[in-house]
Amino acid sequence: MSDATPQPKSIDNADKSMDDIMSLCKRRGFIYQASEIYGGINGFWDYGPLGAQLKKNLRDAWWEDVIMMGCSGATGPDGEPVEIVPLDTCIIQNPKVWEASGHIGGFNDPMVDCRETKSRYRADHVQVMSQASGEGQMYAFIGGDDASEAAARKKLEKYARTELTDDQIAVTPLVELDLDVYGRVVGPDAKEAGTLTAPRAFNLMFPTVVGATGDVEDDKAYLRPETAQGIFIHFKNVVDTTRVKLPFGIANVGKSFRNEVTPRNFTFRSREFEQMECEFFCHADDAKDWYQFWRDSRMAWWESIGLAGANLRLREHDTDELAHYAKDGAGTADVEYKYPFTAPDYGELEGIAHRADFDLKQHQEHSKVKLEYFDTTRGELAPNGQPEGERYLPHCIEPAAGLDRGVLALICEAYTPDPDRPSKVFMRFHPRIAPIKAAVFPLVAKGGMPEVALELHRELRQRFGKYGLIEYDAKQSVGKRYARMDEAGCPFCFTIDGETVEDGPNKDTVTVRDRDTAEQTRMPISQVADFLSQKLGL
RNA sequence: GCGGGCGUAGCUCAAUGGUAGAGCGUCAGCCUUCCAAGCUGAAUGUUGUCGGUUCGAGUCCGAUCGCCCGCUCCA
Repeated sequence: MSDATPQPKSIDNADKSMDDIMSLCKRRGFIYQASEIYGGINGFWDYGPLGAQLKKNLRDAWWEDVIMMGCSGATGPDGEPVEIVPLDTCIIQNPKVWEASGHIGGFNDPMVDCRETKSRYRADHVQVMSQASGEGQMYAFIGGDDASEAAARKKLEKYARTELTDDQIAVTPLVELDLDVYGRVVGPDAKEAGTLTAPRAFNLMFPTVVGATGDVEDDKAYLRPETAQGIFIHFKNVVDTTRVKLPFGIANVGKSFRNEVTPRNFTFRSREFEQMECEFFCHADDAKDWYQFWRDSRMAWWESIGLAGANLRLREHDTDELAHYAKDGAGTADVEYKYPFTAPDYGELEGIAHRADFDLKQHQEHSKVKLEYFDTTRGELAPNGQPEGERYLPHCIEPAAGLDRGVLALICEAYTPDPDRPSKVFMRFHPRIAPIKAAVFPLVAKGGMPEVALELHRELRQRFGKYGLIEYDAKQSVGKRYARMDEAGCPFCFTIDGETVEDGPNKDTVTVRDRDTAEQTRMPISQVADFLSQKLGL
């Protein structure tokens, strides 16, 4: 990682226009609307040349740091290096996987709409108050909301024309009422009865059909809504075949799909998106320490690639917003970014969840396959001095990052308006993730300069081309070329000028122009590659 | 899914119901020795799509698709 490039101060994203950012993304080929020439398709976005490379750089950085370097070479809370192994699992799995994980059964929350007030409620949150007899009008309210409940009681008493004791009142969950009673129910915020719709289920999983016969019911399968389950169901395989020992992690990068109720906010809530997930397994006694470790490590990692300052924060979930799998865990935290469209609020970038043994337990029950780990380092000491060992289901800490959300955050963070420069805006990508690593220009397209520039371009491309684009540009004026590179976020431009090719004190030197400061310095052409290597952190 | 706003060239936007335009960008040429300089020229549009009203629709009406905002939701 480069420590040579000073990280300029982060600009508050509340001052950036998302429309302008989206416009630049299109103009410079970062992000296009999917299927654009056919009118687009709601919730899908494609990456243009610069976006594709930017996304790859972020994915590679995660893969290298989290997996290959074991959390950037950190020492875990156990004092040992962190061990992570990669995995690459299918988007389509046996549908039973999603029954076990809970994605098919309990998590498509049914919703009810109120035709009168246009409000929408989670059906399982709505309670219905009636007279104990169950006769007459009934009044819905939001369970747990005292004001809403008091209002319902007041309305019911007015309807009954008398004060009612608790015994004279019945409260029933809406979902347990017969549909033919709905006509007598007054919505929580409504005046008339019968305005609530029947509860409607939202299944967020994409159904698909496996097999050429296309039998929708018999051969129904799903595109995965998260990569995590592919990891859990291979936990035993990885333990049995790779000599890993607890604690260790398994990581998977790949596409996931969710039929979001409302795709919104550019690529933030896409229906097809890419996740970078790690399931880190450890003994239950150590889970809390590992949870803290991953929380802090992941926050530091995002800072290391250019997200920093007030636009980034780490937030612990309140207990009442914990997901189904995290109820028994030590907690859930989100790394959140202040996107321009959420500002002054923040939106999720990565979640770090203590899932306890929820998933392994579920898969063990549903598959009838023992997924326990035999830990030879634990248990009572046997007479021979060796631990007897302990058999248990490991607990799991899950740092799960959204790759597309990461790209979006990097773009928003990099976007830097600057009225003083010709481009009026530049993209201040961290050199490590910048899609264009360097550009080489002849100051003017004559006098032997293009030849020297092309030679330098060849050299740099050969050495750095695998990390990103190395551009050559001789068109128009050098000012335009600098401006173009500013908008694309290229950190360094090398220019061959008259002094490079003429005899004199500066023969064989070039100027390097720094994107962030627009300052130029002169260096021998022979040192350019090493300079770039150091700046890119290679 | 509901409500509101919007949809014209790559981008930003004009065009009273009457011939679809400008700026910027892009490309070509000239010029140019360090920040979108200048000159000349060029390409790019079924005005998101479909239908209707009209002698005539970018403009009015309807539907549809997409984007933005609010509500709602978010494993």
